[in-house]
Amino acid sequence: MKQVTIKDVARAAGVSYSTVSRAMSGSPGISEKTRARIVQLCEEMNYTANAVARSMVMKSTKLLGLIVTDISNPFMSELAYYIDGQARARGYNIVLCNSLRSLEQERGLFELMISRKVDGVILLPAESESYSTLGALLPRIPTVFLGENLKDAPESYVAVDNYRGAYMGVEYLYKLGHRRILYFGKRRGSSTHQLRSDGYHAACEAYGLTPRCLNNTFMSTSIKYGYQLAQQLFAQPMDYTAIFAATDTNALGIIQAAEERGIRIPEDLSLLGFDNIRDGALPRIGLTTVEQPKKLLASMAVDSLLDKIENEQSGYAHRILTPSVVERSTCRAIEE
Amino acid sequence: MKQVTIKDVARAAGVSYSTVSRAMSGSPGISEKTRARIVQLCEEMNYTANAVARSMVMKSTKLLGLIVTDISNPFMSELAYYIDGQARARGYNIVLCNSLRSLEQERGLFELMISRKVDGVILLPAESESYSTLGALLPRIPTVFLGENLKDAPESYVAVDNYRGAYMGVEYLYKLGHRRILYFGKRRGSSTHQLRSDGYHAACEAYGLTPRCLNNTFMSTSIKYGYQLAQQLFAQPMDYTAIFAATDTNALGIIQAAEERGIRIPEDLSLLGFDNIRDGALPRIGLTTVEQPKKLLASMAVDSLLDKIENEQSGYAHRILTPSVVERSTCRAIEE
DNA sequence: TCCGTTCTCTCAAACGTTTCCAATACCATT
DNA sequence: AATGGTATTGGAAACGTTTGAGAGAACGGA
Repeated sequence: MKQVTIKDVARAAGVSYSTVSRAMSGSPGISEKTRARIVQLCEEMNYTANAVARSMVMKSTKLLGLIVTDISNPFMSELAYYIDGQARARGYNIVLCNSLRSLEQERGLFELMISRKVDGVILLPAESESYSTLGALLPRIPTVFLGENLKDAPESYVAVDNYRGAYMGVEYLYKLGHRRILYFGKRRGSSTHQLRSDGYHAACEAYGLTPRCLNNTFMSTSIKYGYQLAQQLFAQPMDYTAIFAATDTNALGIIQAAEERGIRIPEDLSLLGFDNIRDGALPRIGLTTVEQPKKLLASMAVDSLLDKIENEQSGYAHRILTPSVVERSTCRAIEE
Repeated sequence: MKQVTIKDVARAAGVSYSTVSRAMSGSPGISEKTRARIVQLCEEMNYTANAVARSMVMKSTKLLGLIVTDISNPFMSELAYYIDGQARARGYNIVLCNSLRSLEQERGLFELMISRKVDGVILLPAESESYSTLGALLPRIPTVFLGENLKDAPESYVAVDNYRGAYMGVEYLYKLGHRRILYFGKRRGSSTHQLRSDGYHAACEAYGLTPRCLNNTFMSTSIKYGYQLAQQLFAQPMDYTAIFAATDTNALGIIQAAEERGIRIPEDLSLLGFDNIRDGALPRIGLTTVEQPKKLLASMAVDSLLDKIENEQSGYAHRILTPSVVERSTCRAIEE
């Protein structure tokens, strides 16, 4: 495991180490003959430049921090997949961390990233509060928030238009004939969920529907939570024809509870999700949902961040993408 | 974004920078009084040591490379989740890459890791050939293979006993009364799949069953592939009562094809998977499967790697865990 | 008062690159 | 043969930290 350094190569080639450096990096001012000779020699000696030393002098690690709440969540792992692809295409690598949805952890990880001198960080925030928790740390490293709408905050973020997505969802159900639509699972402390809920209410108003909302203080986006909440819900008479779930994972929990109660989807109840996680496309599930364009989201986040880094802009940009409804088999047309 | 260095702090504190270093790192040979004063000052000045510079002199980055074929695959993202947890508990971070199941990419990434000077790498290999492709690179950095059985190869790996898992799977089905069990989806070029297939054959022999195997050259572990292959399969008469799928993702594809054909699972056909990916536990799916203990797998991989790194052992270790069957609802008892 | 000891702190080297600037070699032109 | 110009190479500083060796101060005992 002994490290072969540029000096070893220089000595073997009988040149100075600046020459070797030039040969490897493809900079001009070196004859083709020596370059070829040195490159050849490097291969023989198994020399690869030490990226740490390079980072030191270049003041750039070519590393991007990626802080997610939970990489095993399908929405995030899919995002991570695309982020890695885009980052690598542009010469960067990803250092990945899970914040476990804890603001404290998140802050710690953010500091860690600063001290590791990654060139920038992409953050899938634990909560909308993340923005304020991180406060003073933010100016110390280029950052883009991903997924969460930060409204007018002076920080870059890339997110889907959650308000509009929810609006479109209601619209979609309305056109199928639904007039009594229950919104399921508004989560506190998340601007994403606030906006979705707002969009739902706005659409209801626009279409003359009376909104009905299943709020809850300690909402979580897990399948389990959706299941538990749905159990309670189904214990009461069903005075709605469709449920609009705040997230796909919640919707999955609803499916399970419905299954157990003998409520058939979509025959007895239409169900619409939000996110379009991959699991929703699974056989036997076929969840109709509002899609977040994950590949686009990911590559815009990377591009946005690299812009900031490479052009040393200190400004910020808000990029908001338009969602769309993807139809599968959990919603059906009805006549009331 | 201007970097605060140790010199700035030293100047402000009126001490040399070695003193600051010692104060921060908690080394002895410094009075409590000055230490407290300096630590305080560091906070005020927002000083955090530059990890790159530290890596340079310490000859350790406290970074672990994690090369997976596809982080969006639920099996791998779950593994990654646990790996990050364990690594961070021991003071390391993860740099994540997707090899896209290409040996060439994988090799490139491995070289990248070497040049990045990560302290070690955990590799979920693209193929069992990975071991030989990487060949000369392997001695240059501590590595542990995860998931794939490398038999007697002189390299560390952590994997489940795939042979035994498959054997147990057959045993399980046998005890439910199944006598005609089809093995679905043996993949070439993967020792994991070879072993599973071997285990299946051995168990058939032991229980006096005639093995029936759906081999195929260009097998992929995706849902889509399982679906396509199952479509072909179901076009022919069904002369088996259970399918043992090589992976859960394949099983998911089978479910979809069965659904479309009107084949009910488990009433008409029992289905057993392998891996216990999280999706299998979803409502309406409830896949019975052979479980790989992912959390354990992950933490053993990390521990094994760190052992190697921190004790500078050049040896290798093979750790093989025992799988178990997790029962859900895709298999049922029959009488033939 | 002086010396030895202990405690605290400073100095400087080292880690492996990149790059600016200076120096040399080479070539063609006069 | 001398000169000028250009193409190539070498030297050295710089990046920010850790750490071993050594310097200086404080202190107690003789």
